[in-house]
Amino acid sequence: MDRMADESPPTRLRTMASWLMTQIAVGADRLVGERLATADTRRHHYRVLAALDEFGPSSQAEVARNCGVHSSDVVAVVTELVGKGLVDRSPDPADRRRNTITITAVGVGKLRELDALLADVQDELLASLSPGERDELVRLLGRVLEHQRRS
Amino acid sequence: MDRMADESPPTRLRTMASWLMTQIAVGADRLVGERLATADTRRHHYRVLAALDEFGPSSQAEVARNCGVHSSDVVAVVTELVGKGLVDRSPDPADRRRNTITITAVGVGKLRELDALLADVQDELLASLSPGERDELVRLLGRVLEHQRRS
DNA sequence: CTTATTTCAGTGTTACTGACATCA
DNA sequence: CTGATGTCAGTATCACTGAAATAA
Repeated sequence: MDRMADESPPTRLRTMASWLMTQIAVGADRLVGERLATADTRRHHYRVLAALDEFGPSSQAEVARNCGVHSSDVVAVVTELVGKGLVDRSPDPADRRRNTITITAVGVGKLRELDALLADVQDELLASLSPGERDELVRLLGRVLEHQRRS
Repeated sequence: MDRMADESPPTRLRTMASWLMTQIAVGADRLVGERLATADTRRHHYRVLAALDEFGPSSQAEVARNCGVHSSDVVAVVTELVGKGLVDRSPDPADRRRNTITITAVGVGKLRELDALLADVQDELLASLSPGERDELVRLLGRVLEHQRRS
């Protein structure tokens, strides 16, 4: 039994930013998914609620742009949120192609609950970093993401 | 038409480390996947080759542990790599349950090619950061991943 | 005519689960 | 018996593609 290096990926991967971020993202996604599941919610639901809370009533296409969920997936997510009474979907009288999606009071309450839940997740995720390092990490990641969006 | 904030996710997401990393990972994964595809390779192939190069001949279970690819997926990946002549699979005479996987000379050459290709990807990914910032980011991500692995 | 929106059906990748046979 | 290994079949999630209907 050579059982060496159980937790040591190859050196070239350990210093490769894309690999580090993918690995962390996998773990973070799992953690986020588990926590949201305890509140009977999935990632997409949170994103849509957050976009509606911040940008106000929007068409589904706007929701898609505002939260990064693919527009063909917004359909099903909104349908589910409507079923839970967290958002309203009503036809836009000014443009009959569109639906206007609005977050309900219940939806806002749910969003606050999820905010708290996800704040805990961030704390766990970044537990090994000092507050200053966390800010620095978020700052650097923000720059990387911004650059990525422009490419 | 409210078409505001086309590229501006909700504030709470913009400063949430888990969201930032997920978003970047999605883009990085796509870029890595595209580049590897130009060399007729997928992520898993690279990971397995890198693990074999660094840790030497290994059983499939060891490969799985060393590169983070699920052991039930290693089977197919190794089969494909064998088909391309990049690795050898031979039964371990000392333990007849096991196969010993060894990277071939051709496999090492392919790995060098992929290393160069992925180095380019990292440069593009982190183009907006200075060398010092890149090191800092990798350092912080390494700490986060290490903590995640211990949880 | 072209473009935007909504909707649906389906795809490809990744990570994973469960089951099973083999063997130490 | 137990535990590790290799194998296979199948699942869940996500981002996405393509196409169609409707309407600006």
